Amino acid sequence: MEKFTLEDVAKLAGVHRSTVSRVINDSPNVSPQVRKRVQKVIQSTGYQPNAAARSLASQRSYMIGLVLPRSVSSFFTDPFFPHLTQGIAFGCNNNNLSLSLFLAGNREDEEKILPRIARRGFLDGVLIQSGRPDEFLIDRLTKSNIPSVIIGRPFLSDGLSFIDIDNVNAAIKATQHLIDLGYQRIATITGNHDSTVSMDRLEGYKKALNAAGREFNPEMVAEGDFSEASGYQAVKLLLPMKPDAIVAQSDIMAVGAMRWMQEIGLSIPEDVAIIGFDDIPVARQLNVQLTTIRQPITRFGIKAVELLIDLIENGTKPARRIILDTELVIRDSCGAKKIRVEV
Amino acid sequence: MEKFTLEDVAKLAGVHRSTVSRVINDSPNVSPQVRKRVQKVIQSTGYQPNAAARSLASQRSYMIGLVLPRSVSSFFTDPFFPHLTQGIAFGCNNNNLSLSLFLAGNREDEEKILPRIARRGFLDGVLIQSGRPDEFLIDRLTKSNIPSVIIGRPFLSDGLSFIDIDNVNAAIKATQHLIDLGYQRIATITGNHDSTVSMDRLEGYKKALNAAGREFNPEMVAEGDFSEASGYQAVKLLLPMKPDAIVAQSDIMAVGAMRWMQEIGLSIPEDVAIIGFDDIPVARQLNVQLTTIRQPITRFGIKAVELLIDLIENGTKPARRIILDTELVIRDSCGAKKIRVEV
DNA sequence: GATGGACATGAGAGCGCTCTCACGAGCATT
DNA sequence: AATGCTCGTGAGAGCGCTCTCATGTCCATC
Repeated sequence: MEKFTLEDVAKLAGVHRSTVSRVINDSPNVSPQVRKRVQKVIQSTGYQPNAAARSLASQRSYMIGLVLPRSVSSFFTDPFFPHLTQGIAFGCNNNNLSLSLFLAGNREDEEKILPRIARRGFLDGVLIQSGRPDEFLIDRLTKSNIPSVIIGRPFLSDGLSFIDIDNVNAAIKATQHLIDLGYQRIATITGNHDSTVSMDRLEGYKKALNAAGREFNPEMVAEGDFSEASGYQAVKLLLPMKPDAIVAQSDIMAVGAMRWMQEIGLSIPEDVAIIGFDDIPVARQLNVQLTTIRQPITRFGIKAVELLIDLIENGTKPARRIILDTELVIRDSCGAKKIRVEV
Repeated sequence: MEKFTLEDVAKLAGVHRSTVSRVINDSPNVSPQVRKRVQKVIQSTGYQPNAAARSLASQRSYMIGLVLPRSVSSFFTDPFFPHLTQGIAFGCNNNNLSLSLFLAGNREDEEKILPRIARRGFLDGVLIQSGRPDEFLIDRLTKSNIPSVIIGRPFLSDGLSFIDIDNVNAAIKATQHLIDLGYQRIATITGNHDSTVSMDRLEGYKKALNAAGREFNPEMVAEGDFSEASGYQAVKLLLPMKPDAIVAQSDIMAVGAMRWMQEIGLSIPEDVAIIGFDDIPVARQLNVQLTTIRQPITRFGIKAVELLIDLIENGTKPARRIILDTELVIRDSCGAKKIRVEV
């Protein structure tokens, strides 16, 4: 079994190496009988082509990279990222690609990782998580001409291909939902203020308020960092402003906020309503189930992979962009169901 | 810049390709002057060897795989796994290895993934997450002779190299801590009953009880699945048994349990004490900070990579095992500090 | 029967490295 | 002076594939 090559398969099937290669790569122009005979040999021997040799000869590695720059520390505090990673893994499985993971803890890591990522013959393309200014890795990788898809709108997006959800609209939907239900003092808990996700969601929040003829009040905004703990802290700062509803920019921050409010005896949604973003599983498992803006996380991952494949096969120009839509999921944390019953 | 090869570097440095190769691979027998000259050219051109060609010629890919079989669904519900993944990524960065990630959602995925993992010339070795019976991937991969390290004691461990923490001892420590503090009715929330982690921790719990001359009562055990939601549910089943302390087999289940107990107005640790496992960041961010058994998660990942490298370089026989120690971290959820003050 | 095209297969030149071997220079040993 | 080292370098044979090109066969067409 050791060192079983194309040549060996060819010998067993009584054909030339080239023909076996054609069978493996599904190229036409192989007679049905021969194809069958070769496939039989491959089957019975369990032959697998050597990945390195194939890469070298075809100039394709059939592997893509997933790069998490140092700025994506929420990989560990927000379940969103593991889910996204899963979606990406699915996308790879579907397309017979392998996935290589690069995690950078700090700038030093990034410098160290960079040459490995950019090494020729290693990756066909990369997916880069993003959304903060000063993205060293995005800058370098896109300049190195390796096909790249940025996950999440990058800070400077000119010429870059990226995929994102429609955050502005999503936040409008969320805020509008609270406005429609009659809430008057709507506060918001954001993620890191310098991330594009947070900026876009804050913008949507403002837009919805304006559209309803309300004024935006900066004191109704508290900054978190997409962790549960930060939601827990942020809401403490917000409560003195007497909000009757809160737009939390992620489910996990909403969970943190709810934890604090319940600890001090506030009822949700009677005292304060709250809406989240993501629709991660925990949203459904709370004692007061969370109303939220569902992101198609798995589809997001799959689409990202497909976009990257497109760039690899058809060139990276012009830059392409995919914006996915979101969906309002009404549960119990905003009181919509009760109102409907009462009316 | 396109297609810049060893040969080109050699030409620029006025030496033969072989010499450049020697410089790159740090082999001795290169005169200092020549080495310097070559390094200069490499520096100024930014030359990076082609990964595929190197793999093909050297029969080493400098890449390892991290395999999460379908049984590891807690990748998404327990922050432990993202942290472990980070540790592994660090280990790889330290050793100039690349990491390839394989996530299987179900048996079908596993079948599909298997040939890609086992493909010759692709991976130097694999890390396989484990701990449940019927591990199709562990079975196949270890049989395929690719160097493998199982992460977490596998169900059938004969002949396999693995790394784990000392779960039995960890659970003894946790339970003993509660016993020492005078708690009488100590219950436990386990993970999935067929996982080795849970089995080992349950065994430690029993051992500690026995050592203290107490009887083990199966009704004081509730099964979870390492998710926050399962802790929340499990504690409901446990409360009718009137426990005064709980050993939760993971921090995140402890968090769930605490959430329920606080919702119904129980005080921690006055009414019920609770201890967790892992020491993930959230343990420190709770209103009642969680006493827990700290696992060296990052070191765990790094050690796993080092063990795998050992197997790759020095052969897989005999099987090697690494058992890491844990540490009791005393915070507020068991009342230890208060008692000390009162005395 | 001569011509041409479609299709199936074989031949063999790479892909860009590593690694063993050969070679020659320089030095110490007899 | 002959011999044997060590050491630095060049030569070139692979590693196991893919892919273009050449070749041969079969059949339709005039």
